[in-house]
Amino acid sequence: MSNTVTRFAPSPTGFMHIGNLRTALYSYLLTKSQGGKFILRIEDTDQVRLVEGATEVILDTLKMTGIDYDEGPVIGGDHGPYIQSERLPIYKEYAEKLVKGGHAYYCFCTPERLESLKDENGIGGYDGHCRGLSREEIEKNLAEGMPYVIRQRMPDEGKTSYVDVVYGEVEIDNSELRDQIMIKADGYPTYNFCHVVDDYLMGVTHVVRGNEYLTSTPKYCLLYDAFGWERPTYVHLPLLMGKDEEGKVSKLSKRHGAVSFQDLVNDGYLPEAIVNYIALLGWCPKDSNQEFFTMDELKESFSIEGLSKSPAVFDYEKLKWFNGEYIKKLPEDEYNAKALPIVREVCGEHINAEKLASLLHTRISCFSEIREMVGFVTSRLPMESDLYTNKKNKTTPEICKEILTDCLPLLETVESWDNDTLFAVLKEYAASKEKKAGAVMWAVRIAVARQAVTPGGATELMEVFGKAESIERIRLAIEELG
RNA sequence: GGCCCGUUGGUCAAGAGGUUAAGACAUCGCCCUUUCACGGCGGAAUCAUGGGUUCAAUUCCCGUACGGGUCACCA
Repeated sequence: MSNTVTRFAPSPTGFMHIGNLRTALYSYLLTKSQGGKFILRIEDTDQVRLVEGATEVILDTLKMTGIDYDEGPVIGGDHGPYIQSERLPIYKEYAEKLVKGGHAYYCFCTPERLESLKDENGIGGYDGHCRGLSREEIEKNLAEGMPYVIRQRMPDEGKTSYVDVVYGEVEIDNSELRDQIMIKADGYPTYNFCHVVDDYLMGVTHVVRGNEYLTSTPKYCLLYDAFGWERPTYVHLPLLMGKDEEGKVSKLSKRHGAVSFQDLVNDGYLPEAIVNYIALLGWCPKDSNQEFFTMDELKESFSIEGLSKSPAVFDYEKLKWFNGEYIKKLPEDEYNAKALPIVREVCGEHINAEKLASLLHTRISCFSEIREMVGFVTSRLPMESDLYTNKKNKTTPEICKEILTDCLPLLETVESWDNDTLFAVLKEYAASKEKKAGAVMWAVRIAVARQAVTPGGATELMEVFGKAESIERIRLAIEELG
């Protein structure tokens, strides 16, 4: 049992972004690979961006992906509460400590004044206007009920540096650091302040988060220093990127497609496949080329050394491939539980749904593909006679017509309408006429399916359709061939 | 714009001062086959760039370019 403690601290502002999920996963794996503890904390200090139900989405996602936490909302723990809006007095108390120690101060500047400090690009931070306020001025303002914030006082000179586990030493001039707000006018703390307090109070040893915090981390280090607390180990992760139609790469967002875990699940991706894929986006096992990982195997193999520094582009094609592999590995009953309802819904009751679903098992890479793949079952598509022409099997519409005309009476006499019997009948016919089996199958398959690409061969499809429908479709095809 | 970070095939990536620079997805070709898929085999394709250091650099150092992040009473 190690002393490692990590946490995942999302904001309930909407859906679970896939990049966010990856951060949670790495944070979880880092600690679990060492037998440590994992904490979930909800950072809901922005009352404006708060979205109702978002916390449930977070909880559901973690549950579905198998990322279980040792402490957090609902289940509790020794360091609760785990929702920041329930910890307001704590932040106030610690902020006051810093004010007393001279590391923070009250600021009465209006939002308007702050706005005026910005340049034409909206860039420009606070100028330290209220740094020198006297005790009396502060008391007076407070007594008058003036709104105020509490700011962290940054050093005027020098540098602050820390060592990130992934990126190495990061050093920033203190002159780059603004006196950031710790407590907002509404009494809520900002992320910049409260995450430090919480991480310390909750005993977090490794802070795992996105690379967007790389340059603001010195401020947090200064906070730890001001309190006299030991700084945690920082693990910043490279960002997840997306590629648009023009091939331009940027931070993964909606315009790149489905980006939330829920979207992906709704599109028919399996949570296991999603986890497996994103685990490999920015991390690679040492001394191994292993690609398929269960969560337990990930816990086993994960190590910080395998983390990448450079951003990774999210590739839907590869996710699809992973998903297809996971679908293939699904036991029959689990597969059917997902596939059968869709097949039944699209095709109705008059066809052999079990058979059709089973044909699809090795042919889909995503459950959402089923719909379009079985469309030909419900509606008889317009026939294009070109389909009868196949070079490899040497078929033409004329040859196919002959084959179909010959086969129709043979098929009508078939009693047990199953794949093996049908296949035997057609094969025997082919042999008797000295035709290639492929040619016969081609003709029948096209006649029955009325499309080029089908999820199964001729006789398999006939089994799915059943005798009546199959015969009828073949008749129709002969008619159409004139 | 200041500061910080990054750059191995189209994508994910391993790698290391001397290698024929792994593997996977995608792609192309062939084989198998009852179409497709599966499976098997094979091909094409990569070290951003300029300087150093070195017997030797894609690997180490510096600059350049490009990409990204950050400079909020958002996290």
